[in-house]
Amino acid sequence: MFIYDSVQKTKREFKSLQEKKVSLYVCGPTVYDDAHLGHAKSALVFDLLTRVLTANGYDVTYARNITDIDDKIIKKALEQKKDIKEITDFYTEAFHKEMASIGVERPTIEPKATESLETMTELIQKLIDSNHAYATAEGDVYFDTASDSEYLKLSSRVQEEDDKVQRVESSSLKKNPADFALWKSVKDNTVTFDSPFGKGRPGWHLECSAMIEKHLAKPDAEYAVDIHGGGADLLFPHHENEAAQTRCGTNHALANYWMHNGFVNIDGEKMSKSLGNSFFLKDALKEYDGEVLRFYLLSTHYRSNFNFNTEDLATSKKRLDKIYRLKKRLFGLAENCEPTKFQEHLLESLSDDMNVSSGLALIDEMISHANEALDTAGKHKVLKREVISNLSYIENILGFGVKNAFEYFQFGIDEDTKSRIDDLIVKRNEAKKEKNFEASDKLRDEILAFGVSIMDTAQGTFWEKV
RNA sequence: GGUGCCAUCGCCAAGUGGUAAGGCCGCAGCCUGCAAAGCUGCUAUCCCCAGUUCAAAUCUGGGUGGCACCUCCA
Repeated sequence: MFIYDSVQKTKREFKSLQEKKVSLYVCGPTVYDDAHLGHAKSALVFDLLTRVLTANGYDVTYARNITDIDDKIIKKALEQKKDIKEITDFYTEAFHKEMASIGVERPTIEPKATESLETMTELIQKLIDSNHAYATAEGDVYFDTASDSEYLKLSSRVQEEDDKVQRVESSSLKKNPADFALWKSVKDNTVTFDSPFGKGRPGWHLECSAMIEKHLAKPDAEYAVDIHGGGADLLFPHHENEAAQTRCGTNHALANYWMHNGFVNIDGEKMSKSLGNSFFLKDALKEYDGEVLRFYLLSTHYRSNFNFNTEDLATSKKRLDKIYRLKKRLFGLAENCEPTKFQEHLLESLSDDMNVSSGLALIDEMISHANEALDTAGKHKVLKREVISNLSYIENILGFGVKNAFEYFQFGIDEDTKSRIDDLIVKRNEAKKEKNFEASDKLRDEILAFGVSIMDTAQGTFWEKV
């Protein structure tokens, strides 16, 4: 298996720290608002990584945090006059629900910041004791970036000259402008936590380092985790700072491999609150089947920036439709458990830094071959079972085609409409039987008016939402 | 300004030295009462210039054009 390491900027063969075991940590959401397509992309990428690692025989421990301490959460709580926990619980639950609808499985561990305060303060204390952090007169604790010779190496950055100028202007008590907060003193009565350094709140970067130590790190290993992942924007400063904290506060480096997924843009523009073009997952799910979104968001390489637009989404749907149509053709048959060459090749593609694109090419070719064979040798049982086994493999490793094929094609059509369509199909078939094609074509037009297409097959007449 | 990434058929998109995967769209055909679905066939020399090499989309240099990060952000 190969993974592109975004810190070393090269594709590396994956070797786990422990035999056949992988620890994976991914930066999760700050639960103060609805998840947008970018959250979905990141969750999907690492969901797929977990599946591919598992298919390669690894036992994966996947941790993704929930950041439930944050200024933005507090701000929202004050605005809405609600309790912090009410806000975080609401968005955490929404996150889980929406992720489930695009086929993202729950991580092995989902640590919350509020449940890891002790680990965080312990880590701060270690950093203070080893002279990598200092407390100011105001009660804040900062990481001393000058004390870490490795600082900025992770993100290949150079210390900027004007940083030193800013120091004069800054009213902060930081020794160095690059120093970042580990603990922020809070004087008011909003939300504070007790610590040996006084009342306050932990710094954002600290959270991840602490969670990794608590849940994943093996004391004697060279690295705390095998793989650390997150969005491309997290490399600096978040991951840089995380790495510094762990490096200086423990006896190991943070991660052996770093993976960063590319960004989701909307119609060529960056998605952001200020531009007002955030695309929330919950809104997308009203219009599109979750699996179509999954297919679309995963169809491009995870490292590339992704340009979301409805035309390409429609193309992805057509591609996913083909999987489901084949599934319909084989409805009700059992699978053969023998692994096929196709499955071997698919895993090979996905194991090469998750090359989904070439995997999809294999899938499309497999579908074509299967349809061709079914057209010419429809009663070939061994072949059918092999194809079903292939489809089942795709379901497991990519999460494509997991639904009932008939229900998939009926997304967004209510029960009443369904029965009306079915009635019309019965009437149309009667007309066809009597060779009254004028009547049958008229009935077909009525059916098409519901926004569906119909197809006559050997198994009967089926309809699909267009 | 600093750092880094990218540029492949109308559109989406693989491919990092050996002579351009796949999908969508389009065209032709098979199938069909007609359709739809399915199948078959057809469609690019890889932004520009120069260089390295027996051989380059793939390496090097220079241009042009996009984009990202440097601030909370997946």
